[in-house]
Amino acid sequence: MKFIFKMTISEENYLKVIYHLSLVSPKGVNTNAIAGMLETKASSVTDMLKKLAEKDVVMYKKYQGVSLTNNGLIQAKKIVRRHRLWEVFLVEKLQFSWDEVHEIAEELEHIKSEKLINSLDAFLDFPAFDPHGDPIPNEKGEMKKLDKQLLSEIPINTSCKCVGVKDSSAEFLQYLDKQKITLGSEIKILERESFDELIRVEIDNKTMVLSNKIATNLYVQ
Amino acid sequence: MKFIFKMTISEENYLKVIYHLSLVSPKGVNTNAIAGMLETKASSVTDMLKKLAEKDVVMYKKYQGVSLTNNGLIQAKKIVRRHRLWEVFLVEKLQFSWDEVHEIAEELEHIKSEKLINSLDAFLDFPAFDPHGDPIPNEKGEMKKLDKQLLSEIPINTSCKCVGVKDSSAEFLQYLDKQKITLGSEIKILERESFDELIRVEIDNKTMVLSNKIATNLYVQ
DNA sequence: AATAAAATTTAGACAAAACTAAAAATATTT
DNA sequence: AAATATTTTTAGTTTTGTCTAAATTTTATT
Repeated sequence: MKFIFKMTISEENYLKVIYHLSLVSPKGVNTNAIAGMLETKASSVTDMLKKLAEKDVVMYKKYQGVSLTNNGLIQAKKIVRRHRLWEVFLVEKLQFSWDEVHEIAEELEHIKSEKLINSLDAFLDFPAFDPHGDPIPNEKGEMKKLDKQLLSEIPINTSCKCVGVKDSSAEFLQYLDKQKITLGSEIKILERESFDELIRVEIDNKTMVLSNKIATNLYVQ
Repeated sequence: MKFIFKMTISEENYLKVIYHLSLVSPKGVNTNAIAGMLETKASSVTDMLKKLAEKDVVMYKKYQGVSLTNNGLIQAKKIVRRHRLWEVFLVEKLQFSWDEVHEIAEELEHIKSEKLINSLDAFLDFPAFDPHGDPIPNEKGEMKKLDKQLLSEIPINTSCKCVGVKDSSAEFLQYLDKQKITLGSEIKILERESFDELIRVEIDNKTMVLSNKIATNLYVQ
């Protein structure tokens, strides 16, 4: 039996950020990286890491970076689950656009009733992905993994389907909206210009030109 | 143009409690009453009242109690609106029972996006009352007022309809559930026993006996 | 009206979570 | 390997919201 301490909002935010950073650097997350994500100072991060280590949600060795314990991983996934389910709710039920949901979900994700979140999950019909194509952990913490690739890695003359975004900032999402690119859009690479890295594509039967910046932030399958 | 300061969760909780207490004692709310509702100490309340006065949401004179400014009233009503709309959501959409929603709504009420709350309002079809029969302020802060009475004030042989509860504690609500009394139940007073204050009633065509404690906490019309 | 009781406020302290500035450890260059 | 740069931690403050205990004001009682 594991002791599950009650987490403050601040602690949950750290846990979530450590979780996201762990996916990129699984051998240990840097203090500075965490500070960057949370827009706080490294010294504040150090303080919090000690506290989280006390609570047994992270493994922390001075100067050696930090990683989640099993306990911490479970809790982090719950936060991610809540965040993404609320995003689905906002888009599907309240007609928000995909660029508006992140900030609000950042608040909603800290409401901790298990019954609330499982009922919401059922109400939404157990979605496997959020509005940006990111997987939603189920009640047990399991999530579907798409073997998606970046659009920039797709060879010429191949067709693929947009399944997610890497950058989910409002600016990027709004830009995609303007270009009429959404999850599910069919994309065919027509031509790749090695000089300036622009690519000519056909999206939902309309040809257009995309920058490398777009192509390296769109996941396709 | 009024300065609207951003409220912390704690400040919002004070504001909400002062609002509820003002409805009962409009000439000024006591420090101790606030402390009681918030399960905190009177000295903490004094500290907070000073801060709220600074922010121009309450009128506070030492030793004289406190009342909401117009500005404070607007903000308090927004919190109440959010609380009650979320309660409707939980009951109508997520199948919660009316005794389970209060605690969760206490958390949800602090999520401040105007767009969120107005979209939720529309999604729920602009409900005028929450699951306990309490009125929900609309976007402008207006609310419908039922001229309800307590069941204990209804004369013999009169028929009325249950429209709300005064006590909305889980225990009371669960007791009502057990007695199959809900909002909308038709109640006819058959007999009133002055000795022990029990009343015999017919509720939805079933006769039963209710205690005074029930009768003084049920609103009817 | 004086005294007792109750309510309220002040003063001083604490914990959480942040900060700044300085010190220490690690990593990178030369 | 020494010197330098970068990263991380420590030490000491600050702010918010709470607390206890003492002092003060108001209200109630004799």
